[in-house]
Amino acid sequence: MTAELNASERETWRAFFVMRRQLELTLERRLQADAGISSADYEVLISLFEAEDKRLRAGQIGDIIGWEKSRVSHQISRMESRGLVTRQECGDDARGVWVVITSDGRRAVLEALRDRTTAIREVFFDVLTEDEVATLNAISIRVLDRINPPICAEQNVLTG
Amino acid sequence: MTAELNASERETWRAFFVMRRQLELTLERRLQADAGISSADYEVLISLFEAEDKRLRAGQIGDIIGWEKSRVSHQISRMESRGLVTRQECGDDARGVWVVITSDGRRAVLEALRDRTTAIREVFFDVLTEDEVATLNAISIRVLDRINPPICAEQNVLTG
DNA sequence: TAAGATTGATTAATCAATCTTA
DNA sequence: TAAGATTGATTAATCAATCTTA
Repeated sequence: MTAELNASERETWRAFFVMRRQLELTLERRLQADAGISSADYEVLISLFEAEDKRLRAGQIGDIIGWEKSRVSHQISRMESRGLVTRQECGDDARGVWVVITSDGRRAVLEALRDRTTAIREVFFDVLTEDEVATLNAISIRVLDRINPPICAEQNVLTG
Repeated sequence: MTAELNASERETWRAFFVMRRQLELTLERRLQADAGISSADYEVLISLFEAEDKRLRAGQIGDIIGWEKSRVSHQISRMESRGLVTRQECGDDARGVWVVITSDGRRAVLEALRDRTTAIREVFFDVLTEDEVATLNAISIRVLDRINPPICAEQNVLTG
C-alpha cells in the first residue's frame, strides 16, 4: 500500500495533464475567435439554453456550473451589460431572480455550439476509436463517483 | 462527413469535461490545504525543482507551463515576496534573470508533491485498471499530437 | 435566523506599453 | 531592431460583508 506512482502512471498523468490543458486552451481560443465569448460566458449561456424555459435562478446556475454565488452574480452583471442575458423578477420568491437568455445570447450560443462541436470533433473524437470513447466514458464516471460518492444508489448527475 | 457528435460522444464529452473540472478543483483544494500553495505556485515550483540546477530563466518557465511572460513575471514577484523563489542576475545575458527555488520553496514543493501524489492515487489511479491507464496515455498523446502536430518525426515533449 | 442574492475590496490573470541589453 | 523581461492598467475571480425577504 504505497502512495507512490509507478513509471507508467507518472507518464500517463503528465500526458493527461498536458493534454487537457492544451485542449481547454484550444477550445477557449476558438470560442473567442468564432463566437466572441469566453468559456465562462459559454458555460452560463449553454446552461440557460438547455434549461426548460430558457431561464434559470442565479443559484441554479451556480449549482450547475459549480461556481459560488458571487461569481455568478458578477458574471451575470457583465453579460447583462453586453446584452447576452437579462434579469427578471421572480414571482415565487421575491428574494430571487430569474436569469433569462436574450435573442443575442441565443444567437451567440448557437454559433458557439456549432463551432465548438466542430472543434471537439477535429481535435478529439476524430483521433479516438469507439472503444477508446467507451473507456474514457467509464473512466470519467468512475473518477467522478470517487470524488463525489453518489448518494444512495443514484448515479452522478453530470450537471456541468 | 458531419460535424455532429453522436449520443455516446456527447455523453463521453460531458462526463470527461465534468470529471476533469472536479479533478482540478479537488487537487487545487488539497494543495492549498496541505501545502498552502496554489496550483500556479505549484507549477512554477515543480518546474524549478525538476530543472537541472534548480533554476530556470523566466522565459523557460513560461515555455514549460505555457504562460505569457507578464504572467510569469507577476507570479514570480508574488512568490518572491513570500520567500518561495528568488531572482538572480544572469551572467550570460544581462537582459535575463535566473529564477531560483529557495529552501522554503523546496520544502513547500516536497510537501505538495507528497500530498498530491497521494491525492492522485486516491481519486484517479486507484479506480483505473492497467489497461485503462494505457488507453488514457495513448489517447492523451494522440490528442496532443493533433493539437500541436509534432515537428518532423519528433514526439511531443509533454513539457507541462 | 436562514435563504437568495448583491456589493465592494482584494487578489490574480491578461493586455498594452515600456525598459534594457544583444 | 529584436530578445528578455518588467510595469501599470484593465478585466476577471475570490472573499467577506451586507441587503432583502422567507
